[in-house]
Amino acid sequence: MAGGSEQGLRQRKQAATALAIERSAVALVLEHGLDAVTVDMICAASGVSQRTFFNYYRTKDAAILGAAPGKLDERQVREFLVSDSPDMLEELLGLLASLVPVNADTRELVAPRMRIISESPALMQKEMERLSGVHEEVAEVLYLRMRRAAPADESAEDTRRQSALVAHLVPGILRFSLEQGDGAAPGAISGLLARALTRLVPVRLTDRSGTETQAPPRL
Amino acid sequence: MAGGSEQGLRQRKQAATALAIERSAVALVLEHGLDAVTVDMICAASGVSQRTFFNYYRTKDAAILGAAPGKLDERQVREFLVSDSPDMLEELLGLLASLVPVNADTRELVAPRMRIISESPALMQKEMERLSGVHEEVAEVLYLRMRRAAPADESAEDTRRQSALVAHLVPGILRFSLEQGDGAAPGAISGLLARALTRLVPVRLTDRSGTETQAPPRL
DNA sequence: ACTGATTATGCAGTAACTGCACGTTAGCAT
DNA sequence: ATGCTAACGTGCAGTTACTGCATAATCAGT
Repeated sequence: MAGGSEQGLRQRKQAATALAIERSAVALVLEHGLDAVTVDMICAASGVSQRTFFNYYRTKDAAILGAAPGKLDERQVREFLVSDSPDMLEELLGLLASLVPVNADTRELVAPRMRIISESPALMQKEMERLSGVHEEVAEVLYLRMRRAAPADESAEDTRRQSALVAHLVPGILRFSLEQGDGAAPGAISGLLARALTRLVPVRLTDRSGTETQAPPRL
Repeated sequence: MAGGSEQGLRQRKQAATALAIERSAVALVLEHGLDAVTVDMICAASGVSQRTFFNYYRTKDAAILGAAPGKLDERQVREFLVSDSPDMLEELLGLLASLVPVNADTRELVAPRMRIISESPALMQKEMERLSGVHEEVAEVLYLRMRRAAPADESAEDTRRQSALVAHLVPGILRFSLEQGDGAAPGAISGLLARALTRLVPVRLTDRSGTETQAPPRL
């Protein structure tokens, strides 16, 4: 298996079919809009039967959005875990960027897809849902990293809760950066978040050894 | 009684039908699970035709989830805007709690619904989507409040971005609190978030009482 | 009671998606 | 090359969510 096309006719044909389907799907949606495109249209345009379409993709949306995000990149995860950068969030977002599976064939589809997604609330929702597929993994990685840097008096359970909460925030952050048009400076988000949060919650940073007392929820 | 039944037969019948549909939907899903319940089953159980079902609810999910969240409560919004509480987040969450429309008839359905939602990822997603319907309103309210308390050197544009970002975080926070089982202390979330965020992003804090700067977690 | 406007319903149709059976083809051993 | 086998593509029938339209039932004001 030296090159790429040394994988047997079968696999090459499958790749070609998948690519044809995705290309047709993206092109058709770009032209007619999500709701006006039916699975039958995509099938006709890509030359496969409807049944085959559903053998390749479980839903119409899946074909439009392309291959589902897989696992986090192991190497990047390891880097993340040992990093000491104060800006954990930015590193986390970098980690998540590796989620969108891109290869030579599908590269051309990335940009149109982002246009489609950001213009269709329904698809945006679906994409967030897909991204949430790594929720558990993100939570776990966050936990490990936060645990390592945790104050001595912080219980593992509390660290667990914190990482879970942050993991829940991730889709929102991604969505925000998507909607802002990601032309914005990549590091800008963590700064923005820092500023916002210091005013949103009573950040009482006495020091790490003192137990953080919850500010009284007095009006 | 001058209460509710003085609205004419027509409206009373409609309310009864809607209630019957929602009750049947919730009961059936509780018994058989979301996927095993068809619209036809709900119709049979509530004694309406399928067409009528779809006259009342646009989708099957809508019937299960009940009336869609409306606008934020005006009075509470006004209170929120003038409040000086340091825990803005907690107040915000309180504001959002007013979103789920509850009246005497539907009160019994709230608890079962929460069980259903937290056990079904698909429905959880839909509920978040519904909650996101107030996204713009939340962003605007947040903006006004944050603008009021903004540092002198902060541009309106920056405040705008901050509030938008926080508004994007809201669904995640709600979801987190839902999944944790809301038995947890209601005020706990902002504390948790504060602790998590100080370690997630480089927070440079000039505390209001003193000048305490949080050193980023150097390991 | 009569009339006009709502509302409920039946029916036909569309579209996403699934299970099954059957034919075709790639991959491999002889 | 040839033939076998397992994987794959496809057609078809069926289910389910949902919509438009025409019609019948029903309420509200006169």
